Amino acid sequence: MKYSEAKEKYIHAWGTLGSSWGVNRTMAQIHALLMVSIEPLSTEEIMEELKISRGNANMNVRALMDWGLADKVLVAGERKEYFKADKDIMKIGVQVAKERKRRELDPIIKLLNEITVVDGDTAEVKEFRKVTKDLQKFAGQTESVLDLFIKSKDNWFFKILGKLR
Amino acid sequence: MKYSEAKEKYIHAWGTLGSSWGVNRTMAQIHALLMVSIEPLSTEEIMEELKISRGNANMNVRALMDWGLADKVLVAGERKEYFKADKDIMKIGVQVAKERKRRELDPIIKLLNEITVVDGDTAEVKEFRKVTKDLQKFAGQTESVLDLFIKSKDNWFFKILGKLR
DNA sequence: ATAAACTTTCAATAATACTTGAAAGTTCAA
DNA sequence: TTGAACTTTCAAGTATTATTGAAAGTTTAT
Repeated sequence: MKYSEAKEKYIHAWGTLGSSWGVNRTMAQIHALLMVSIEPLSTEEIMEELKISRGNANMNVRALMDWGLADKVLVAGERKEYFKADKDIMKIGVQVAKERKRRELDPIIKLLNEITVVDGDTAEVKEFRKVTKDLQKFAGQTESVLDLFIKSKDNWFFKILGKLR
Repeated sequence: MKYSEAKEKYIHAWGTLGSSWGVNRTMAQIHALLMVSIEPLSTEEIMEELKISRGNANMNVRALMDWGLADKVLVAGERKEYFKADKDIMKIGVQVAKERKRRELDPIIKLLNEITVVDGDTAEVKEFRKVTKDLQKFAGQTESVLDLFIKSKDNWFFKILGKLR
C-alpha cells in the first residue's frame, strides 16, 4: 500500500475511533497526525494537512494539550509554536485513563454517594438502594484498577496478562 | 433524599454517562430505568416515565436488546411486550465490553493489519510503520484482556486486583 | 375475514455538536 | 510605541445525530 493512502486511512480511522471514545473527530485526527510525524508541526501545517480552519486547529490542539496528549515545542529563533505528541502508547493509555476517570468516573462516584442515602423502606426504594449500591461497588473497583494503572511506572497490566495465559 | 429526586438524578446521570460512552442518552436512560424497577416495564410505561415518544422508546428498547442489555418479557394473558434489564453489574460490564470490542476494536485491528504493510523506506515511512506497529501490539494486548474478561465465568479481574494490593 | 391491540418505520423536525473565518488579542523586535 | 507575526475568541453557519408522531405493518381473538 502507498504511504499516502495508508496515512490517510489511519488518520481517518483514528478520527472515527475518537468519536466513539468521547474525543472529537478533529482532535483525534490531529493526534494521529502528530503521532506519525517525525518533526513537530505548526498550526499552519496541521491546517494544511487536515484541511481545517485556523480556529478549529487552535482549539483542538489546546484540547490535546489539556488531555496531556500533546506538547508545545519552541523552536529557537521562531515565533511560531510547534506541537508534538508523545509516541509511547502506554503513556497515552495512562493519560487517557486519567482524563476519563476524572471527567466521567469521579462525577458518577460522587452522585452515587449522594443518592444511595435515599430514605424510605418500600420495595421500590429497597430495590433502588440495592442497585445503586452495586453500582457504587463496581465503580469503586473500577476506580482502584484505574488508579493502579495510572500510577504504574512500568507495564504491570500486561505482565499479569502474560502470567494468566 | 427523597426517592423521586434520587431516581431522577440517577437516570439523568446515567444518560449523561452513556453519551460519553458511545451509547445514546435515551438508551442509557431506559437502561437506568429498567435497572431500578422491580417489575418489567411496557413501552407505554417507559414513554410515560421518561417523557419520550413511542418511536423513540421502541427504537431504543430494541437497541438495548441488540446490546444484550435488556430482554423482552411476555406476561401471560397480555398482548403487550414488557422489558427488563439484567441487574448483575458484572454481566452488564461483560456485555458492554463485548459490544464495544466488536464495534470499535475489531475494525481498528483490521485496519492496522492493512496499513502496517505500507511500502517504502524513507524516514517518514519507517516512522509510520513503527507507530502503527506499536498501536497494533497495543490493540492486540487490549483484545486479549477483553477476551479474558468476556469469557470469565466469575470475576477474575477483581480477584487479581485483590492480590495486587 | 375482520378489527382491535399492539409494534415498527420513516420523513420531517428539533436539538446538539462541530467548524469557519474574521476580528480582537498578544507578543516582541526594532 | 509601533506594527508585523502570531494566537485566541466567538458569533454565525454547517453538519450530525436524536426525536417525534402519524401511517403502515403485524399479530391475535373472535
